[in-house]
Amino acid sequence: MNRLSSVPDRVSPAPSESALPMRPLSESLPIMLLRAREATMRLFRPMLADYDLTEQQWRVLRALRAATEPLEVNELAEQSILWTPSLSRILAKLASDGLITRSSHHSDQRRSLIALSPEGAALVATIAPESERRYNAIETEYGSERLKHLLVELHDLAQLEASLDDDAEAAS
Amino acid sequence: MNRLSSVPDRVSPAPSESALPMRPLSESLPIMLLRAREATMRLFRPMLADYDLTEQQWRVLRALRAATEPLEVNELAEQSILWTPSLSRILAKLASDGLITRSSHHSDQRRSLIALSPEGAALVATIAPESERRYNAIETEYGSERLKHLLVELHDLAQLEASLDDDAEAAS
DNA sequence: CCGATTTGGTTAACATGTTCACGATCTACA
DNA sequence: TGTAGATCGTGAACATGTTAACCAAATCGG
Repeated sequence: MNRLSSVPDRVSPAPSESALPMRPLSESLPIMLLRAREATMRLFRPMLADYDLTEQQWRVLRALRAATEPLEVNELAEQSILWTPSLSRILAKLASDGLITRSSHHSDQRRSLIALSPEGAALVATIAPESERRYNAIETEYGSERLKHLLVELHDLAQLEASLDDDAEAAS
Repeated sequence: MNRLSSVPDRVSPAPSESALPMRPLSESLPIMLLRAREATMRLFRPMLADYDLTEQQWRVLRALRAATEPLEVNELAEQSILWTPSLSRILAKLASDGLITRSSHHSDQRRSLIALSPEGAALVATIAPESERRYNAIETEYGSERLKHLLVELHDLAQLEASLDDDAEAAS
């Protein structure tokens, strides 16, 4: 169970000076993902603030716009990367702001279907061009091909963990 | 309150084939960064829950462990990727839990210096090996060289935006 | 030496992250 | 066909994200 003593870490050249194995923050994937995301979001936040939208509200609106049909709350949560309790609150706000509409499923009374209202669609249409403009600035600066490759890597990373986390739980 | 009687399909106007320019979510860098991060964090969350730590508290403890000297709140915020108001609350909690200690700067009474307490250091030492074990699982599954390359790309991305966001503000 | 400005850190207020639990369905199946 | 169990969405509770306001201490300009 406990084989932590005297394990010479061959991977990275030792943290500070101590013997404890601990990856420096700059080599931690979750941390670097967060740092990179924080850096990119700095570009979009001022734009969203102009329209009184949060990042998350904007993700929801974009997911709804990309859909060809009204989405169930579950699907919407998956696509906008939100926990359903968070989404629940966000939908309440967006509905009271008149940006979305809710309808109910024909055969299942538990489900509700979410769609953009005309106002919501108009708002997305207004913001989209500016969003793309800022995105293109990143693309230009970072490199188009490089960015494309990075997206593929991130996609794979997101897929890969689904199997791993079962393993981890089983191993504990 | 009331239910929509008959719901025509075209509540939301613009399907994905429309002329509006809008990148699909799977090609959005901030979103894919978030998705990838979410996937990796799924592996660590159960571990942190076992020790009653949040992601953020863990980042703070790790940053303090990596430091050779007590850190100012500003520095600590930068390294643990937290806004100072969030960090302020977190430090209050960590202090009341006895995991950190605060001292004050000699020449500047505004600054306070943060360090791990012996209990905090012991906790980090306990968790670190398990954390590394889980990290290695990712490394193995995803590929060591591939991961190394990804970290470099993320590092560059995080650097690059610092100049861009000034441009964006100037352009607005 | 003093007032204006800047800086370090906290508080406030609102929105979201995250886990747990609940209530209302819906489904399986004995 | 009734009921245990699964599913969908939401409410509650606490921690953090995020912006703005604020206080106190430090620095700048005159």
